[in-house]
Amino acid sequence: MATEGPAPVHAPSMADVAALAGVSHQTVSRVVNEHPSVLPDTRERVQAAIAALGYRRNSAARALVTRRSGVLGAITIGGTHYGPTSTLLELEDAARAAGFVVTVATLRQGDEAAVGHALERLLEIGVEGVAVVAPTTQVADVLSGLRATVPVVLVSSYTEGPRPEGVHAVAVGQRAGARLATEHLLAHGRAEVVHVAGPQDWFDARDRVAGWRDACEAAGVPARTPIGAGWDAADGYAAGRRLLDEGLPPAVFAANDQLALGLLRALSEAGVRVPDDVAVVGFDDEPGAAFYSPPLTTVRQDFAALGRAAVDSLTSVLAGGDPGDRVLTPQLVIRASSAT
Amino acid sequence: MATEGPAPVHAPSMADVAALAGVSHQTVSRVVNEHPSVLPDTRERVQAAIAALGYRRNSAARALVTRRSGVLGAITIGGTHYGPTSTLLELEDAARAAGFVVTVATLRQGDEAAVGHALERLLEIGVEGVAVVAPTTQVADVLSGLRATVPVVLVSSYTEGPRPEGVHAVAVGQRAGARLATEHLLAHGRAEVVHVAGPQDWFDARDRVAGWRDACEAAGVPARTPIGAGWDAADGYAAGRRLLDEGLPPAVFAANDQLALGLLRALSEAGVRVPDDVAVVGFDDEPGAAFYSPPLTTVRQDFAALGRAAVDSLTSVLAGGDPGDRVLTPQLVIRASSAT
DNA sequence: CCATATAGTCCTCCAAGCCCC
DNA sequence: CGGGGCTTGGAGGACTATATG
Repeated sequence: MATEGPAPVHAPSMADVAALAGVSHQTVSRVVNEHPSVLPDTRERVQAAIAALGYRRNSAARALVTRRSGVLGAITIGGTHYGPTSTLLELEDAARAAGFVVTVATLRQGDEAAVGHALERLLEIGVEGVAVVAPTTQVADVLSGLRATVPVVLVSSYTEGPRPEGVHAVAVGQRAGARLATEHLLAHGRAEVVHVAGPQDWFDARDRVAGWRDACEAAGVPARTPIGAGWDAADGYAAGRRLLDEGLPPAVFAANDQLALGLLRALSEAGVRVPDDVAVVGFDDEPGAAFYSPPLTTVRQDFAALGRAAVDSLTSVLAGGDPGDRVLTPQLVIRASSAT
Repeated sequence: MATEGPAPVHAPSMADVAALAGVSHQTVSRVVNEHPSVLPDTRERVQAAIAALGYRRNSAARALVTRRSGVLGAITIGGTHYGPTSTLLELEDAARAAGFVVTVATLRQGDEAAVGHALERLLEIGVEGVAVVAPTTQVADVLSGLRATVPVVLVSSYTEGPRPEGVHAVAVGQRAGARLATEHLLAHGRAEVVHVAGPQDWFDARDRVAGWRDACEAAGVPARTPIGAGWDAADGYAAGRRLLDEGLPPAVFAANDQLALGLLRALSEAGVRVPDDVAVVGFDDEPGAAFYSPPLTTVRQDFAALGRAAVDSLTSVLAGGDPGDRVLTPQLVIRASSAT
């Protein structure tokens, strides 16, 4: 009981500000919300009181009455995959521009069934919309079962199966990107392109397979069964070892840059020259890709635009519209690994 | 006015559940909050009503009355730096385990003064604590000026200058890690170690310089002025070009793996053999580091532990304790780039 | 035109009430 | 008739929206 100084006071409320400024709390509300009907003089007095007290509006009370939290949720797959990570960061940026903050819920990899819990967690804190940056089939399946009460956007290609009610999608065209990469290799005289695929429960990985196959078929070249397992450099390395055993193709299209990195390593260890003996193309254009040995030809995705598209989709549903799906165009970045 | 079907009803409230279950709203609250004093029979009836209505408690109302939001804020520097990104993901994981969700606010790089706005945004939505994963001096300076009303933890080394009131820090020992790397090189017969430094407004970069210098001084070898500019592979490449001009040292310690990657590229282009002519060590142990050419010796940080430590720090302040600062131990991972 | 009162948002805490032994 | 387990009603909490001076 013998505490020193004044008791720690609560954060100031509108009523406190109103008292200090000699107005009603309603007038304070007007000032805070930039309502026009306040005399300049009154406004200034109120603002002075706000500054003096260090008043900060209480978002809980505000959310309670407006039924709007100003929060968007993002569900993302754990791990440091370049794509999802970048998308998340850009999403946050776009959300801020639209007046929202973003609350994230990550999924431990391999635990995609936890999407349900993650979504529940987000809904419970009152998010107004959810972006799912965890583009696996399991996630989409779970989502189909859940009739969310808020708009949900899938940040990923989603070209197969029935779209769950009220779920939209935005994506960078994975299939188009893969076709771009494969066509590039074929156009430069490579008679065959082997594909090192990503995990087939990711939509992106599936679409990259599809795009590669499109290009092979269009060119009338054989499409050997893709090899691959995960997204990591170690998987790419293993794929490289296997290709060395089974016979090297003139060109390889790896489903992402990390796979390409591991592949390059395996080839280098075996004394295989890139691009002379084998041309290699990746996907993502990771920060380091231009400095691999050799610098990697790859497919760049505009994650900033993707993030903006996701937020646009959500806000437009919130505004009562139907955004439809949006597919962005990827871009081929040519470097030494595929030079002729 | 001619809408079809029933008007879209509001989300069910406790009162609705109570009415359906034939109890008072208070009893519903008890059930939801797992209070013991509810008859099993009543509890089940209430739970059935909750399920039937799809009731979800309103976090705004809850936060309003409990004065607890269950939200932690994270301020992180934009861009896809491996360290901050991983830390953020792990932080989220640890926060969930502690019963919190995490709301992120990213900073556009070079706009560190925006920490103030970011913090303001987070405080306005009522976060209970803030983790700052954007370890630059500017950020720390701004933080010093702001007397935040909630606990703040700096996820970074913070070895210089006065600690702002109420701001704690958790970090992986950058200085120790750098010393480890440098000592490793010196112990394997390299007579000099040049340092390619990161941006000196990052605490981590500064500490890595300090650790490198420690080791040089302890071994009595000259410590040439570090070169470097940013964190990116392009900066490492530029540093490599410069070293090629000025004369190659027997060993280089790069402040992160991306710098090392660019450096390796520059050396490779010039026909310099690693580790025969020059040994190289990086920092971070990025996912691809084991597959660089050659595989990179580097310093690994335990980001999961770091994330947990940050959350621990926050929750312990929230519980009225004083967590003090915590420094985790980094680990040297030896690969071919430094083999003798 | 500007400012004030009053009602309503959904929940948790507190004090009191009921019932049954 | 008193006490513990279960339940209830009412009072905020900080704000916005809708009348009302």
